[in-house]
Amino acid sequence: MQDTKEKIVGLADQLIKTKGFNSFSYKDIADPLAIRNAAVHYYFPTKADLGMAVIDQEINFMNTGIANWETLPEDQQLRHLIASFENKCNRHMVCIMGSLSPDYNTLPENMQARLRQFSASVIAWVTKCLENGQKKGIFHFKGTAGDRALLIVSNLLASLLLSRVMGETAFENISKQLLDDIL
Amino acid sequence: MQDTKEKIVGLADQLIKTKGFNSFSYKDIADPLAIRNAAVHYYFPTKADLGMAVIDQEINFMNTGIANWETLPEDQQLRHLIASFENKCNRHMVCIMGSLSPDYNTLPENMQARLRQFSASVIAWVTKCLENGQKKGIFHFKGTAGDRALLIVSNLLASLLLSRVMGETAFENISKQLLDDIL
DNA sequence: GTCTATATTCCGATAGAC
DNA sequence: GTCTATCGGAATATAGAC
Repeated sequence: MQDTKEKIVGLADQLIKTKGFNSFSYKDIADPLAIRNAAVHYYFPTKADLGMAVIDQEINFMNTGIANWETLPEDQQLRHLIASFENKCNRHMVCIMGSLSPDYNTLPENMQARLRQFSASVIAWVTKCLENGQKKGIFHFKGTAGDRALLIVSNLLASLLLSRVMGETAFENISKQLLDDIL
Repeated sequence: MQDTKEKIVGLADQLIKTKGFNSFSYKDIADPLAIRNAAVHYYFPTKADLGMAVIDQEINFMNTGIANWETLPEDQQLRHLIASFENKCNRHMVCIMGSLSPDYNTLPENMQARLRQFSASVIAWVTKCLENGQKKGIFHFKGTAGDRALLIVSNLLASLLLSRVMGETAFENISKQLLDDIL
């Protein structure tokens, strides 16, 4: 099957979000797919290659989601973003930023750059969403939209981490306050 | 020297915050201290033993800090907490919760339990601080003190992670808003 | 209390057959 | 496109000398 490659990326994505990039091995991918570790190396010669493919897939997912919400009111767009984090929370996953950023110093240079790009684009999208919503009178907040976007993204990221340790109610409490503070 | 043990814990603490628990090795500790990896095993038979010692040290540090601020006004206490995170940010470190929570599923059971204990006590302290400050009219916020404490801790935690990827201005922006929102 | 030496296991990665 | 087989290295950990 040609989509073995896609299955590998999908599995690696899951493993990064559940165990962390440095804590999973090619064996963790080969075994569930019933292939050999050499087969994984055929598609992704180095682990960094696999890591890059995962981040690229995340960027695509994000862009696809964003495109689907484009025509909605800004508060609905933001709710969709929060829902995508809630979905991760329910499956006991953290987001790619929450998983890779603690290991940032140990990542190869190309993965670091791609992760920076991903983070910047997420924050840029939230910033734009807040700006547009503010103009329409949907959102109300002090300070710049960029600063507030940083606050929202950092909260969503951290609430997944805290939920893992403290239980899922942590996510609900935090995400609810985030919206209440600006609506 | 007897304080070799303390040096090992201190170095392990640094390594967890810069590289992550699963991404450092006994060699990373033995080399800088100019001892053999077997010497590290003498003090800490397993890596989990070392990890437990690090979390215990963090709990002690936190308790010591808290005790020193006890007599200060609550806003000053909170500023001290934020300053301790800022100090980590300047040294390009994340906090122990930010570092260990993404790897939570890979940690031995005893480390998981100790980490839960640490997180719960930090949040409990912030909750109490907010409650007392609210009674005195120092803090003003909607919702319960517990929910607000969760929001503040998650922000401090995540701002260190984001700072690593996006630059240190991320921390300043976020911590400033945190205080502005409740003063 | 620290060492040498080594056991064991696992990892990422490569060569070459099919 | 996937396999077998294997390499070289690094990791955690242990046994036993000093």
